[in-house]
Amino acid sequence: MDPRHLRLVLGGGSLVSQVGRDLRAATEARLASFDVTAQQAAVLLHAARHESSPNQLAAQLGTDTAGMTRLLDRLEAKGLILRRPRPGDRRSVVVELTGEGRELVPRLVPVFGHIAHGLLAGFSEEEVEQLVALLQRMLGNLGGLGGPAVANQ
Amino acid sequence: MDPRHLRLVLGGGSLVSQVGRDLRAATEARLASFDVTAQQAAVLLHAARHESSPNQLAAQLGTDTAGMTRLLDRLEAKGLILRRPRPGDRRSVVVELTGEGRELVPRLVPVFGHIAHGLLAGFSEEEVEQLVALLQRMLGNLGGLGGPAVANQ
DNA sequence: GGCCGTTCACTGTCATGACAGCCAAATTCC
DNA sequence: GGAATTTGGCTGTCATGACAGTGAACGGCC
Repeated sequence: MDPRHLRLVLGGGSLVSQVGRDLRAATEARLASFDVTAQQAAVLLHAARHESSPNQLAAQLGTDTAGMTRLLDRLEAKGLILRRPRPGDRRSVVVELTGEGRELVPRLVPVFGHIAHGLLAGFSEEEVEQLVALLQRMLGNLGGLGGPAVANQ
Repeated sequence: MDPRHLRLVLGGGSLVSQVGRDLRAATEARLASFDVTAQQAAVLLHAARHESSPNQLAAQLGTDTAGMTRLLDRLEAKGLILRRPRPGDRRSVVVELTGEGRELVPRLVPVFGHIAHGLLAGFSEEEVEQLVALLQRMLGNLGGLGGPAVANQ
């Protein structure tokens, strides 16, 4: 096995995971003064744009509804969001920003812009496109890898 | 802000994080029958190649010594590794594979090979090189982003 | 010889993610 | 109409990561 390929998959030390972790760390450093984490900020941005259910937010954020429940718990404890019953479906809730939450959003947006700018410093438009395309192809490849897990031996 | 760039940085839903998570999930699915996680398997592979300290392993795996302490705790509980005192430095320990651990390693290696192969299915050598180069450039860019966090307002 | 800053592994705490399992409400199907 | 299935959010549990703080041990430096 080509060691360059191994570097791409070896657990949490893999190149992709590393970039993901450092990206999160850089974002949190910038968000620290607002007392929200990167995930929490992302939820606020999504929820501010569309009235959303925990289900939809979880899909957008790449987690499951269980994780979203606790994330929303923390945001609710901070007074940034609240859960309203959804008219027409008593199982579901609507995530709504409080006044404080709505005030915070416009201050979070430029942070993500800044991070994106810094992350892609020195990248041409073409390179960004290549990168996104390569990442999406890997994502597609991974779709078919999780399930079977047969013929291991 | 270009929405394509935002997709790259928006919290845990970012493209990079998503690939990292799915990669880990696919690896764990393949490793499930061995009763180790992706991180644990990666530690075993590293420790099998070089006699290592928790410190060195943490650096390789992209975590800190605190996380490594618990990871090693779990591997030790499974009987796959043990901690020996390091001759010449009573603060430090040497991570050593048990017989069971050493038997497991050769069965783990092909799993990572399989995952790497699946992840990069349809990628040319050139594309892999591009990908690695782009990821490393992002990693370099992130290095200068975390610290200051000034001029936020 | 001994003080002092550094290093090392470890513990405590918090935020994510993943999975399984639960209960209630909605939907399907007969 | 009513049973069976599905859906939606929630709780319990485990594995990571990140950070701060601790105590023992090392090393340099006076």
